[in-house]
Amino acid sequence: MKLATWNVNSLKVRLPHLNEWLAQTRPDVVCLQELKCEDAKFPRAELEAAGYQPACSGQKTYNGVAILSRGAANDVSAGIPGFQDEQKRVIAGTVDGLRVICVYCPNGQAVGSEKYGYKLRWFAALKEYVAAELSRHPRLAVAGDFNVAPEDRDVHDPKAWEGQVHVSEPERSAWRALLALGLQDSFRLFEQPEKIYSWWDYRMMGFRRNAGLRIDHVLVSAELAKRCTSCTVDKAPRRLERPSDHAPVIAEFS
DNA sequence: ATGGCTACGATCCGTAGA
Repeated sequence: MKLATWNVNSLKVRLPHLNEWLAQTRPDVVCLQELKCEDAKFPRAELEAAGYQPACSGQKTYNGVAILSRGAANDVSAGIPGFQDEQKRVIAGTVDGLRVICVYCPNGQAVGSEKYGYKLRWFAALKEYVAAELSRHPRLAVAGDFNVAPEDRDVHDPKAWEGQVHVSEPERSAWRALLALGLQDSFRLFEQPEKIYSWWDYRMMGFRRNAGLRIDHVLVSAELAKRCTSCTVDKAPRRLERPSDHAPVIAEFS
């Protein structure tokens, strides 16, 4: 069973890449972020033709998340209950007994900014939500763009990034608070090569220089971690013409 | 040198991403 997450940075622009990648990779469940597409314009028919049932929570211009699965997801829920938010960043669903929470965590813009404050409040709300979901669903995954590089080894140039948004201590502390609920970073369950990232800046030939960050993650509950057999970043779509700045992350389960 | 792309919705530049 393959579970993937991919920030596509515009579903409309990336639909050809997504279709090709789905056909080649054949994941069972896909969490998508940054659709930048309202639900009325979601390419439902095209994805159904590719063999996937979508559940989406989109908006115009910004944000937007979806879960694609072979069979329709059950108990679909959008947003974080009790956390008022105009921004469509969360969708959850149950697929074959697996609870999947797809997240597009806030960017935060700059440490100390209003958006940074929002990011930290958002993470606090996510933690409460995930805690509640975990108590109901022992087999749970939280997958998406977390906009946090958990450790310095997840950063191409830790010195240049020191204290910046995505790596600041309060953000990493929010990340660790999620893990403390009983989740594990599936990527770190396995021995990994060095300098593996999931996002590269469009500018300055970031991808060519492998100047990236590992900010897209698949977190798994203890019970799911036991079944996890691999977690990898698929760099292939990042090499295509007009790519998303993020690459998909794929976790496999027995 | 604080920029450098890309996407979007608005126009022919501003906002946002990370």
